[in-house]
Amino acid sequence: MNKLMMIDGNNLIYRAFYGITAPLQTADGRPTNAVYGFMLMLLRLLQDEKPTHILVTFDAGKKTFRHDTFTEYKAGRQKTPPELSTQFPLLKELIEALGIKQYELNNYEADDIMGTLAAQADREKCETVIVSGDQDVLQLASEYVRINLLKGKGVGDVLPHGPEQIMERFGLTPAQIVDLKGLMGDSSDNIPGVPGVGEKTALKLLHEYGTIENLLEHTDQLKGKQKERIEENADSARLSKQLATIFREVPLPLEWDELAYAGANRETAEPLLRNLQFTSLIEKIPYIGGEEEDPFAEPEVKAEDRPPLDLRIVDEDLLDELSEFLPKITVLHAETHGDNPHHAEVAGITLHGESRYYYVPYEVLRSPKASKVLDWLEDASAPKNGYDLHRTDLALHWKGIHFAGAAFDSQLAAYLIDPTETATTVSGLAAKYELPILTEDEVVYGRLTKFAWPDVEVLAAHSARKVEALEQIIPKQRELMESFEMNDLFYKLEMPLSRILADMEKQGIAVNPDDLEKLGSEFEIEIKRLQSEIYEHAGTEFNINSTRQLGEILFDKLGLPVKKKTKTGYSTDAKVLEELAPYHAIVRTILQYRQLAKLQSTYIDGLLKEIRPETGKVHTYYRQALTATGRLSSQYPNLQNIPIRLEEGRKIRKAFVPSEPGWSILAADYSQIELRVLAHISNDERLKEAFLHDMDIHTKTAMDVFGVAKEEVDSNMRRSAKAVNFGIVYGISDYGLSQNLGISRAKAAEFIEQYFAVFKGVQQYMHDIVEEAKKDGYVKTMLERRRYLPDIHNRNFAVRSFAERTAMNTPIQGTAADIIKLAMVHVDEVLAERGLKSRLLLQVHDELVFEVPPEEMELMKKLLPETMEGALKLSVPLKADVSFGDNWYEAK
DNA sequence: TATGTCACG
DNA sequence: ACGTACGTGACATAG
Repeated sequence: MNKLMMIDGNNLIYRAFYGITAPLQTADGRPTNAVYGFMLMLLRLLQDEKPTHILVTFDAGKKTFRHDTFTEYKAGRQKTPPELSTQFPLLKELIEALGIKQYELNNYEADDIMGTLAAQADREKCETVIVSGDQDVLQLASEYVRINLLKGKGVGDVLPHGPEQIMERFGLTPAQIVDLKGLMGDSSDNIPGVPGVGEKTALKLLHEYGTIENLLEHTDQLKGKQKERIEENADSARLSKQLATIFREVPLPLEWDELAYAGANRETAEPLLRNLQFTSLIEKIPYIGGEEEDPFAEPEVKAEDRPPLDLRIVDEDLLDELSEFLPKITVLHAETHGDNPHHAEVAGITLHGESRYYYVPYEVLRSPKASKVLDWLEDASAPKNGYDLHRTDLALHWKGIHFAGAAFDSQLAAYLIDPTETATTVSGLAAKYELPILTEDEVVYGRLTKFAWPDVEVLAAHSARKVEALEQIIPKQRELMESFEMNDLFYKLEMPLSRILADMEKQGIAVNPDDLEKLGSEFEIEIKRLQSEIYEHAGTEFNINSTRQLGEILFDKLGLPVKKKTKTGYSTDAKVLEELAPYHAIVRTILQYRQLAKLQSTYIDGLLKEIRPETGKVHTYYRQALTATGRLSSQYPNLQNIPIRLEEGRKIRKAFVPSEPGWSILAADYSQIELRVLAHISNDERLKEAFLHDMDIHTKTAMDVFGVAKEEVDSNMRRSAKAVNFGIVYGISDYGLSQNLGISRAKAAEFIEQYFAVFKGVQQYMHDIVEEAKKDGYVKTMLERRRYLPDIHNRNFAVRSFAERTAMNTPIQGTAADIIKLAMVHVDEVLAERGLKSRLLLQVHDELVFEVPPEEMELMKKLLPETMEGALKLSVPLKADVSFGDNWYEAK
């Protein structure tokens, strides 16, 4: 049985280029990310589809016959970035070496070639699969021709589309796809369609009229604006349909046998793959004369198949030998279990130096003869490389084992190289850097409930393989960070910070359970009361916490107007309930109930559960390698979202107290740090001036935007200005601002226009940063932290817009994160230099919380603002305010 | 496990 | 026309 696979080469290489953001390159520095992504996709397709014949088609040249009918066709397209165009020849060479036929023909596009062959295949009843990310090709689907449409971004999965799936998704036959395009147009090909008609409208019309021609004959049945538009653009619709129609009679000199696929020639493919630094792919490629049965079976090199390591499982007798060897140890990796490192189990640690690996089971580490190893572990002058040493430190801490000397943390390096990278395990990194495949932890340990440590030999071998990989990964990461000019960020900021965070987490913050319980019982009474009031209004008892049941009561039973729907039913969020409040008294009661229920479950009960009996404190865990912007995040419990905005919730903060009698809680927070950062980055004169004079920034914004004197700024104007300032920081959009202020979109757009008219530097920044993101593929913070934005080129407006706002926001939010992290490192130094007892306990994005003994209070009130304000020199001053009290509530 | 909701900067 | 404000984590419900 024959099976033909056709691939739209241009489409796939573009997708791969924007999907694979890793900075892959050949030894001589030519980028290869797109070729690599293409290969990943191709290998997957070969495995899944097992075709007997393959053709990769490319677009040839600039002009096609379509330009004869419509000169504007594909006009306005961005030029192919040079980093991509250099990859075309590489890809073509590689495809050839893999024994795969490729073809391009002047005057025609890849689609037309595929369409012609698909028509032929259809006539001959030959099973065919077409791979592309372009919806246009759906018109080629038939009984024998299936379209594998690339899903989402990057080179991930494909979605098979036969005629049935197309009917299901659009309610159209494949032939109607061109009518759909004709009406909708296609901005990326510059096909006009009918203005004002998008997918929704087009589908509705086609469901009724079938084709564009039939629709145009019956425009008398339409009405209003729509009728006008369609009649006016009838020619455009006909032309657009014509342009979208794939030509299926291209004169092709191809013979069927030329497309036959039998695998790659190892002699030609292997050197090429080496040259491209795709060593990990060498064994995954099907070769001519490979195994008869299944050329795709087990192509990977399993860790177990490679030469064994010099691995010694340490028992008490071997501890002396290990103790001697300690000065040569460079890499350390602990095998731990559990998400919360404060409660993690430790099975053992692997130590590696030169070519030797020692695995020390935890019990052996407890032996009295292990004291030299313990000394080494806590020796800050004995440098240790590893992966997630922060976690190791905490896990060992609760076992009474001290850890110090983290020198290079590969997880943090990976985070700086690409903070959005999802490969957040050693095995993920090994794959990323094309090292031999590692067995996943999950395979060795089992999953959540099925978790079990394996035999020590198995675990030790697994752990040692990870360490072996780390030894190879770390130099690559060093090189990358060097070339990204991130050495300071890594060695002087993130590495020192990780030790500081661990100290804060071990220290914990004292929480008084009595305070919480007392507050909790007050909430309890009120919740009960609100609950019965709600039941009374509803005339029945139900689960108020269930959005489904609540929706039924509000909208079906009480008949309140539906304002918004969710995927699964009625929306009942706070915004909706606010709008419904005037209709029925039950709504306000529900809002109050929700507020208190949240406080009770998350902050009273939730927090009580997190108090460690050993210390009477809560010990949060800061994730240092998680957020896309460089901020920290806090878990188990999250101490970065303790209520403050509403008084009821704010009372929770009274339970956060000093851990020593007589001490105080002191909070120091940056004032308007993000807008100050914006003033600096954008170099906007007005904004800078406002901060140089330390004015109330929202009032000042109102004065400038509305053109009034300070005395004339009313509370409403200030509120609007504040919302605009927030919007600016988030990456402004008129829609977002209109939602926030509850005004029309037009009005919001007007505000933004007025704002930009005054703050010209900010407007310029917003423009420039998006251009920079398009050019480089990433944006940076002041300290060279990066964030890649592959979606900045996406053809989908919503997706692209999101990336644009991210480009605007990330340098601002990220630089603010850089600054407070710097401040933390400086504060830590100052406290140590002066031998102060005050302790840093918490970080809440722009705020640091300390506990301070009375005799240090005056000094701290002076030192902290100084240190924080001096963390980074900007063209506007930074400002930090301090406050203190007997608990966190009072420190406001 | 996914979804909705809501707490924070 | 499209459809969002940026960044997080925890809890309850429901399948």
